[in-house]
Amino acid sequence: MNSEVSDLMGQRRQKLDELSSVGVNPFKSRFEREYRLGDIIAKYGGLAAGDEAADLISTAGRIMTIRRHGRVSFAVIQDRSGRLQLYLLEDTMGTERYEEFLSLDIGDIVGVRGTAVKTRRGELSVRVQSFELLTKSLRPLPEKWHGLKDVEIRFRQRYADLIVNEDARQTLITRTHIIKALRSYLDERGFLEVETPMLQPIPGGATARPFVTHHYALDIDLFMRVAPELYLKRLIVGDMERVYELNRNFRNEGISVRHNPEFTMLEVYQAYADYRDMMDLAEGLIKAAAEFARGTLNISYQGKELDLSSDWERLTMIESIERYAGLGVSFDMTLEELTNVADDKGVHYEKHFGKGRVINELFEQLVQPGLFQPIFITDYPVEISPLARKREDDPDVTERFELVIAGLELGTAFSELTNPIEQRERFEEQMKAREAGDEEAQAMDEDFLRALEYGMPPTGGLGLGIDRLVMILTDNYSIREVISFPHMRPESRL
RNA sequence: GGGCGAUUAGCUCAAUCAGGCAGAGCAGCGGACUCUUAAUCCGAAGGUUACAGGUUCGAUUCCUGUAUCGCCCA
Repeated sequence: MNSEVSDLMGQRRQKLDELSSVGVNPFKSRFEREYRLGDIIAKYGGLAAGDEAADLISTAGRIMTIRRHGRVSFAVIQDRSGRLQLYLLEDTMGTERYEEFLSLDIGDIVGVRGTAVKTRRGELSVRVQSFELLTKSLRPLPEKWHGLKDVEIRFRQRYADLIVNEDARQTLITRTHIIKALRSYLDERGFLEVETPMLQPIPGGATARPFVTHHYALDIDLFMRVAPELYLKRLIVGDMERVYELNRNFRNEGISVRHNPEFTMLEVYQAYADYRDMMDLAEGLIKAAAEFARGTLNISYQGKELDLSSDWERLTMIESIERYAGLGVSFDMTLEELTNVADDKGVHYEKHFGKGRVINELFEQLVQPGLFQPIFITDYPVEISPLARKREDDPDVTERFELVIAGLELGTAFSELTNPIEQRERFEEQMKAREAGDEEAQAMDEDFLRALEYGMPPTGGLGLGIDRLVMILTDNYSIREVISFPHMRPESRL
């Protein structure tokens, strides 16, 4: 900590000491707040300029600005509901109390009592009769006009970001609205919200590298879940019929504008449904969230108009490659023919990839980034879908889709594979892939197979990435903006 | 993991191209001001130029390394 911060903080510490020395507690336990600032604006906003309401009201907030004009002053305080001006008159407050208020600092939290007035200039205010310092702020806030822009400080000190950047606060508020809308939509349709293990002995349900931790009493390694899928399907076997879980997954991968090591996922499972039902469900969920959180289905994302209102397009992966990349590929081609196409287009793939994964890479690298309006990409290769049911008329692909909006992979869903014998074969293929060098291939899960052997009803399953959905609905480019405390390297000194 | 860029006062930014006393606004401090709202006016203050080295008479500026952050790629 350098001397200047200490100097600014030192001045505040000195004020704190002075208050303490005269018996004032600068960190109060409670204040009877009758009105939030937004309530005052709603109730008294209609006052005519120069008018004053008769009733004495109380409110509270954080001081954002103070403007002194001799024996009359103005301050602005904020709470979650908004900002409001305080009108401070020496004649009203008495000289001593007036000067006390003006010795407060920006960032201090005060409770005030007074009357609602509209100034001659038409600004709704509270004419303060009395006030209490509720919390002394010891650290200077970022600048009032330019705010806090340094992204590193914004995310390391998110509290400061949230105080001064209205947009940051609004994004997190909208996030809670979106999540609330999703829950309501599912609850209304008979889905039960459930919780399944985050610490798993076998990490399954997605192809991703897990975090490893250790349980000392049992002396076993446990894995932070990469997905709840296999446990939720066990609940479907247990005749729970309609379940969802809206919670965190953990993947030990890089950090980027689209990836955070822990992220929030909604997974939904519905018995007696298939992937087509999941398309309707995904579309309904997202439309409901947009309607609730934004009030419209026509929004702007990164400067482009996104229309969520129409019926969303559905296209197979092979068709999408033909339409958007102009390439005619199929599973009838040999692996060599497919890799030649990939080489020709500069698409990266790994040596151990089979036909399905090469086709998937063609899609992900050549097609997906250009898809802006909502679209369901169907018929995913079996090779990358070890938990999904094969199409009966085309065993190379599965009854699966991925939902792409604004070029972002927002979710996936499939008709769940319920045949335990075939599921075992799929796991065995995964284990072969692992031996061939694919570190992300999924592990055999004998207990999950045992569950399937009891019999799972035909089931549709859906997963939606909530952080990315919030990004789209709040027009944010980076996933960090929609996460309250995104991961960063630890600070070297503090 | 690789490439490119950034780091200067509490905050937002200049000065770096071409090496020559490190500046402003806001915030803070002192003063004036009874309807301001990025209030205004006067005054004084505030710096390990991320860190560690190197080149140089002289480095915020050039070079090397490190740290953190950002963007792109894998």
